[in-house]
Amino acid sequence: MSTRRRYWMMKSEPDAFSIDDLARVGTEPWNGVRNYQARNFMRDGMRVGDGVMLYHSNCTVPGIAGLATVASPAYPDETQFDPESHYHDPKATREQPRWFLVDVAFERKLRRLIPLSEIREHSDALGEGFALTARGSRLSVFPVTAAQWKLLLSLE
DNA sequence: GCCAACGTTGGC
DNA sequence: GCCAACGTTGGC
Repeated sequence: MSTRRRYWMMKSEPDAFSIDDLARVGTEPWNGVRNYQARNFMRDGMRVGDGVMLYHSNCTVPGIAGLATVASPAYPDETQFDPESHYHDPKATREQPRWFLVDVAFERKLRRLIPLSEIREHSDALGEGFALTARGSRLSVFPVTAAQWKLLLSLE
């Protein structure tokens, strides 16, 4: 298996949790992901030190807001066990957790937000499979290739 | 607020 | 295993 650093995009609604929130707390357990594909990327694909782009979704100007790093191996999302939590999953047990997460550590804010509208201008270079601009895709956690990472950062 | 696209659930 | 109904996402 390759030991090279991998790259990821993670979406968040800034009203709920923004890059400024991450800057304030430093490290955050990325809880609340309830999509199997996104879970699998966190559980099976991520490793400590991987690069993360934080994307602000469902807001006035959606786009990439900052950089972070994967700060822990995957472990069960505690909120699935909490009946009081919005993310409670009655089918999950401690013996058989259903949802996993990683800790995400703040790295830096981008000098400016890279708007989705601008990212779309590079759809050809980013490729059809790129989940951010793929038609109909709503994945909130997905891989970014080294080439995509470089291209996106060059827009900063 | 609208609505298209998608994922999940549950009856059959 | 099908698929309609439902809930959610997220751009606009």
